[in-house]
Amino acid sequence: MTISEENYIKVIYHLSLVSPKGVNTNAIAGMLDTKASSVTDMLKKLSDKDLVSYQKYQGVTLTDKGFYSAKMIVRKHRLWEVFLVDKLGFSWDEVHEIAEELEHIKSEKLINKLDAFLGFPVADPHGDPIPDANGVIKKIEKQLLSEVEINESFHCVGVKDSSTDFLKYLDKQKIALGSVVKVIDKEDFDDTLTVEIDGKRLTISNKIANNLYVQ
Amino acid sequence: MTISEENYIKVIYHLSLVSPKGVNTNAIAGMLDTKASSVTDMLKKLSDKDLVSYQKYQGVTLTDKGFYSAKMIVRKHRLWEVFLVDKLGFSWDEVHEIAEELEHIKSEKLINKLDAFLGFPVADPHGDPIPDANGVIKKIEKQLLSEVEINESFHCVGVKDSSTDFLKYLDKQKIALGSVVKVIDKEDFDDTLTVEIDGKRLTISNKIANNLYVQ
DNA sequence: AATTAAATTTAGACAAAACTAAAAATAAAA
DNA sequence: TTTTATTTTTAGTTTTGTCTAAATTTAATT
Repeated sequence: MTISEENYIKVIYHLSLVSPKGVNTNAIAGMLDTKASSVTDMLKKLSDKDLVSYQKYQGVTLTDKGFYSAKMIVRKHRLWEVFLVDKLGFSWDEVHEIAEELEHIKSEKLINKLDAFLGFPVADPHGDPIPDANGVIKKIEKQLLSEVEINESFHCVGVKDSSTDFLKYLDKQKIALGSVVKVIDKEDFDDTLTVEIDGKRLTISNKIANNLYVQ
Repeated sequence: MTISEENYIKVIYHLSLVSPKGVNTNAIAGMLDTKASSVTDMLKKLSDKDLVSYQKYQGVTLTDKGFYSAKMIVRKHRLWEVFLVDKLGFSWDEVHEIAEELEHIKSEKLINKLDAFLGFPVADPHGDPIPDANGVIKKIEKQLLSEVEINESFHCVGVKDSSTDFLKYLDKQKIALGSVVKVIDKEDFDDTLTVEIDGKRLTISNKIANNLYVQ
């Protein structure tokens, strides 16, 4: 697989988690910052290679082979992110771009040795699960902070949005994965939350709570 | 720079250490397993980018800019090799191929953090020097085992040939970087050496001695 | 059901990096 | 110094992945 093919497969994978019946050409084009016509061309190629099943105008889904390939790319991406944060000291908002390059390094032996070196982590620095060497993903139980009952305590386990802006906001508020959050109150009018994080009181908008996973 | 451009620059760098007056088109083609005509095309492009100075039929040399770029690529290659051997437990004959891919990862911050993580090594697993963040290469004093006086002791510090065959031979004989070699005798007829390595007697051909650096 | 709008595909073109085959320049040999 | 051999370059194609513009199909609206 070329780097370009891998990027298409990965994007189709992520989109198909949201729309499992079939991924639209335009959606793929949007994610890859390219044109719909380019996507059509590539879908034909991926179909010839039996990585996707594709019928004109009907959207596209991954074949078993494509699904497995996608999970291996995601595995590499997330393992490298763990490496960058845990071993090299990058912050969680810096690692995505670099992992986008590292995920295309080919050696399977490399990635399995890296996995062992990192202690077989189950989640990346944003709380997203890491497929194991067979492509099995251990489901992480989690709820959005916006949807939990009040007067209960949780651990932060992941972010839904991993944009720099959101991650930097969390840094500023000293909210990290593992932080303990107790939901004190919820405003009826706009769902603003009053929470206690590691013992400190904080007011949190619904938009924030809607992008933070807890357990 | 594209990956292809980086590969050309790297090869020109290595060849220009041997022929500093100018590197031949055919030599480059041989190293990159490509055709002379492809090399000519690329040399024009690299010349336009001021990475090489090139005049038709006269061979090519690196500009200052090209020389610096080459050293940064070599730096990345060798640091990744150290990572693979020291941290992931690869053997020294397995790392070249993987490092050929890793050397093209772009982030400068990444490579400097990796350098620090590895403890600022000065040589890669084959004893080749690692350029520092400014491109400065600390010269490693070394001689070929084939050229030293007899009845003296040395440390193995590097290999000239890093082919799998040679490295596996050294592994089999339990010769590693750091091993202590005492030259006992040299056969006049074919320059075969009798040596003592870490206390053990061994007979070594001139071809072997000619590819092992000691200090 | 007909029309309009949106999404998707086709057709044709382009840039990068490679190739083949032929031409030109340089180096080596008679 | 010619002639021959080698090296290098040019000219013209090919492949991959992209693009624009036009055509087609599907979806939405009147």
